[in-house]
Amino acid sequence: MLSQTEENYLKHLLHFGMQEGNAKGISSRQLADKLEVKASSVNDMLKKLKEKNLVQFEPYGKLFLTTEGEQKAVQIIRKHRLWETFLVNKLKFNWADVHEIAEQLEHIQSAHLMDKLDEFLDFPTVDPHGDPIPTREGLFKDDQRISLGDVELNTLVKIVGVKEDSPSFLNYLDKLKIQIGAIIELSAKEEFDESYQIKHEEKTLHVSQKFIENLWVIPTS
Amino acid sequence: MLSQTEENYLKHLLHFGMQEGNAKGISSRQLADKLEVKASSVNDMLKKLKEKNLVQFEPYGKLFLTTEGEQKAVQIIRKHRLWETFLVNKLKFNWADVHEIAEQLEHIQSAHLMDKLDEFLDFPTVDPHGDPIPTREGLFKDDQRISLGDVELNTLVKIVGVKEDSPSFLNYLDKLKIQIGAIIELSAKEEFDESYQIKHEEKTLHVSQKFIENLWVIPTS
DNA sequence: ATTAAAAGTTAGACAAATCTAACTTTATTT
DNA sequence: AAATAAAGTTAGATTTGTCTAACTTTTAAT
Repeated sequence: MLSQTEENYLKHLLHFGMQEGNAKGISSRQLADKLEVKASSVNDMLKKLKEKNLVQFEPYGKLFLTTEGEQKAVQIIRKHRLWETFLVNKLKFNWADVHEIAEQLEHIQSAHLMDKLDEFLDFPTVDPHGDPIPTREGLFKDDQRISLGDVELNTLVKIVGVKEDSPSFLNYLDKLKIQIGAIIELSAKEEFDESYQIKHEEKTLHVSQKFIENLWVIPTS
Repeated sequence: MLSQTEENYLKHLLHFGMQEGNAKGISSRQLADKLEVKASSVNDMLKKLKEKNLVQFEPYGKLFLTTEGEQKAVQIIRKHRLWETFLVNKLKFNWADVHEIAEQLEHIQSAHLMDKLDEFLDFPTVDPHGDPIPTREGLFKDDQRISLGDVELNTLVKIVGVKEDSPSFLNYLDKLKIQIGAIIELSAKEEFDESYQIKHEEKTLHVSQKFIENLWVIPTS
């Protein structure tokens, strides 16, 4: 059985797209920053995870999750997202407030519990932030989301998720009354300050590049 | 903030009735047995908890929870019982299967979560095993349960809980179709083997002394 | 191509929770 | 009351995950 710390390393590696065979690889430096530990700690842990055949790497080399490491990581993500869904849909938590608690709940060890919870939630496919929930078998439904940052001007899109789930971003969205499911149009870019103009329910808003990059959307026909 | 280990020590101390001023005191030996660690480990931890003003004791002396230690312990019990209630009432777990998972869930740190869960469960006062759930403020409703072992023969009683919650006992009860809420009568004692005869829905059963001692009941008028 | 900066590694130290083994104190027998 | 057993304590070791500080390798800049 893995410790919570080991699980967190695996989860972050998956989050950074470190699956086997993936060209882009994250540096252990970035991992250290993300986990808020020193590089030496990361190095120690990576050796341990390599020993357990969950991570693959050579000194000074690239870093990958093994298939086994990826499977473990996916199950942690699954637990995290199911718990977030529970907190929002059933306990009526605000979507900005669930992340921290889910970080704890994702380490509860009981596959049976997650199956029961999945059923109780009626087998959700996405969490409250629009992120896909992998199946029991570790499969993600294929994903047609694109970033609003990659959409051409004057396209109607539906918001299906957020890339970042920090409270500062989510509370900002709440303030703007922009929810998942909203139909918006990216209507103009202001050269002056790199800001964007979006239309939402008759209103026009001005938001930053960072803002639009962090919205997942799908084009509407 | 307390570690899970520290929380477990406090919980067990409360479970053994180690509140301040309580005459009967548990030995650190028994605590070690219960926690399945060595006596020296208990000793180390007790020193640490004393340092934090959660436990009170002198070398070779009696052992008590301080008021602060008791409060912490009660909150852990509250979390444990609310989670058990959730697992049984909402996720439809068997009452014999929830203890282990609740042992993990009781360490999740979020008072807000427990308030939300309490509300979601409609403010239950007892858990699936009939044990009282303390309030947010740490108070137990007063408790009129007595052990079936202390009831006189030929008394009608209602089963309101189980003293022990081991799967072996709970599954046995399931097999006998005896549930919480059942009305039974302790009808005779067999001198031959110290067994007892109980009547339940027209049927007569023979059970051990240990069995009846582990049922909480209240007499029916 | 050197040099400087950044990234990665190693060795040695620390805190938490445990252990073993030796010891002391208290309780129980005879 | 002395001997024995049980309970409790202490010291020193171990494991996990972290750290600092020194070092090596790789990458980037001039």
